[in-house]
Amino acid sequence: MRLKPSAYLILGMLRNGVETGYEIKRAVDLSTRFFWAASLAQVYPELARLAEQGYITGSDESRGARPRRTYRLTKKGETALEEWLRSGRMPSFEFRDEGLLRLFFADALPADDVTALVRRLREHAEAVDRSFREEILPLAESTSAPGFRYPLIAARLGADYYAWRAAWFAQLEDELRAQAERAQQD
Amino acid sequence: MRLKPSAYLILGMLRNGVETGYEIKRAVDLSTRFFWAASLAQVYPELARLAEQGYITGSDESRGARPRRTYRLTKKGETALEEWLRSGRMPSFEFRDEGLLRLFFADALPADDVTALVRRLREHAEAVDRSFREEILPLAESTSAPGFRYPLIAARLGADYYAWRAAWFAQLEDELRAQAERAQQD
DNA sequence: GGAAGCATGTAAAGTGTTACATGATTTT
DNA sequence: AAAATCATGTAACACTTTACATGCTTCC
Repeated sequence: MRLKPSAYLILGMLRNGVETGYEIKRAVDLSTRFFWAASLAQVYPELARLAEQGYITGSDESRGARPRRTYRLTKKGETALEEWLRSGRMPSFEFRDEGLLRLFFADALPADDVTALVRRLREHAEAVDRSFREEILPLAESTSAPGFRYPLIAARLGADYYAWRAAWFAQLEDELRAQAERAQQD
Repeated sequence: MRLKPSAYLILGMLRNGVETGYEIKRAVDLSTRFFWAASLAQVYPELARLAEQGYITGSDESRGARPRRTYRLTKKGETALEEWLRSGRMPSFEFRDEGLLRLFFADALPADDVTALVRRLREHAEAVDRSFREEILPLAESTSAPGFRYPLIAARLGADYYAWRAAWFAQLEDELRAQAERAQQD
């Protein structure tokens, strides 16, 4: 792989018609954030590198004192994006979930505190699920069109995941509650 | 938060009776890896830092030329671990999934290549699911005991997640196939 | 007139991975 | 005798985040 995934994220966004660094960051926050985030301090240097290496071309579109620099894919950039998408290479996968790490070590806590921990995990999953249904999915639906179907599909996967996760924790809560009641009867 | 999550991972492993850096790395690879990984080059310096700050104590248990350094939680370390577990602070959550990123940009590919991409995603989820059911879950079940129940619960969540994910991609494959057939009839 | 949003970038600090380096012990 | 596993650690590199720094434009 010539480029890192964050570089392909930028190439992909440019292919989808997003033009400036600032807009890329905004688009990421409204779409790929849940499986691939990026900060401005990543986007701007990466745009410069990609331009230097010929994957994209930039042009200055400042209006007066208001700076604005737009970018477009070159043929080389388009090819690189498609090769990456087609590549059989195992895609990288990284998951860091501090909430699950706490659950893993929850034996160190008394039962009441575990209940509270699991409740917080469920509530958080529910909140993210809501933000998907209220913000991200409607936006993805409104921008979906022939030739732009997969952003919506990815958004649905995210929404379904958080709904699934919330349900999983809710069931764990039920089991813990049932156990606590049994323990009290004894 | 005084310590970073990786430090709490180490405190938690020590609390669970794991004694050396090498063993911590092995335990992580067999249990928390799927929601929190760690490398040896992280574990050894972190053990040294935690010892320096009084969260743990180390003692040399080398036998002859074979080095071995074991660690135990101090009272301070135990308190820190429990405070972290009880803390209401929003747990960090990071997810980087190159496969989903490719799916997001799949509009750049012809239909056949998209099918292949989704198939690979499903097959990968199935492979991880299998490794859970064949290795991680049985191990978690065999080491589960009163006072050590949550590692098994976390392993179940991981296994259920990959099964869910595999099913999600399988359904997407069906939908894509159905669409392709409809398109051919026209 | 002030707040929110548009727009670009840099610097420092933190975090993590891969590769390197070494050697003993146990299993096959 | 070789291979796998136990066991510790360092150095160089890669990557990311947070904070800093600046100023215009549009909306209320």
